[in-house]
Amino acid sequence: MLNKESSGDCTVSTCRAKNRAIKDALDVLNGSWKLQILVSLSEGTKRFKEISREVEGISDKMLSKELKDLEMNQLVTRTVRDTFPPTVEYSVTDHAATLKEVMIALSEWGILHRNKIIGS
Amino acid sequence: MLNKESSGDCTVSTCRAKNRAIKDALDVLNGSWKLQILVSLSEGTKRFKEISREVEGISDKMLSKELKDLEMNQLVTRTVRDTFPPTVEYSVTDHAATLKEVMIALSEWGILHRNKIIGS
DNA sequence: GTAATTAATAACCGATTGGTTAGCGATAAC
DNA sequence: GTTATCGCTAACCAATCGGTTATTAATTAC
Repeated sequence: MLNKESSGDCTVSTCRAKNRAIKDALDVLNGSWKLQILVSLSEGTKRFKEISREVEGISDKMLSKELKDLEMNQLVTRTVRDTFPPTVEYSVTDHAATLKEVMIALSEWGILHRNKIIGS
Repeated sequence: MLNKESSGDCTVSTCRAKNRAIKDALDVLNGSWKLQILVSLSEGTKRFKEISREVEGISDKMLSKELKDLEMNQLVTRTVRDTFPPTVEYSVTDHAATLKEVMIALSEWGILHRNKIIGS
């Protein structure tokens, strides 16, 4: 071990591994919508329109696509109810619950960064 | 307060705030490269080519653009040394250090997710 | 009869992401 | 002389991101 660690507790080899893991995570969570959708759903089961109302700015097309992606990655489940105006319910899976730390870290940093830069 | 909280410790109002903060963070960290670059630089000051070698798959064009973005957001500093083959050094700022928790959370989840899904 | 509702999908568009190739300068190695 | 080096930049291209509008079905409200 060298003294490199003092500058950021990241050695050459651990950096590589970290980067691989971060890439894996980002490949699944890419775009600005997925985490927002998951936060919204972490509140409880919701219908398509409810999510679209809560996640400000998202279009139906994107919401539909993102939900499909999330379903494929086993982060969300979809339940269709056989009613007249169609009813489709979405919920987070247990696996999505493991994203809690990521969400907390990101939202805390978002606030920090806004104070530092955006809200100059 | 309602019993909503039991299902995911996220109320309607806290969800909105969380989503705003997450959006702020993602607007700055978007794409699959920025966090990887920051992890690489967290090891210490590096030159352009060193980063490009460490962040697997990134092209010069993208690295150049991403570094510019990071500099604009005060996450990275750029130092030009006046030599013949040009020497440009990049370092993380103190502000970038506050991303530590985000990086840890994301890399841990990346590993978890790979075990769960990708590495079936 | 007309309009609104829900969860999409299709068609079309522009913007962004990201890759590839080529080029610049001055020097050093072959 | 030729080639390689470094940190970009420009030109060109494809794929993706993301928005808008229109359409579908069966039923309710006006």
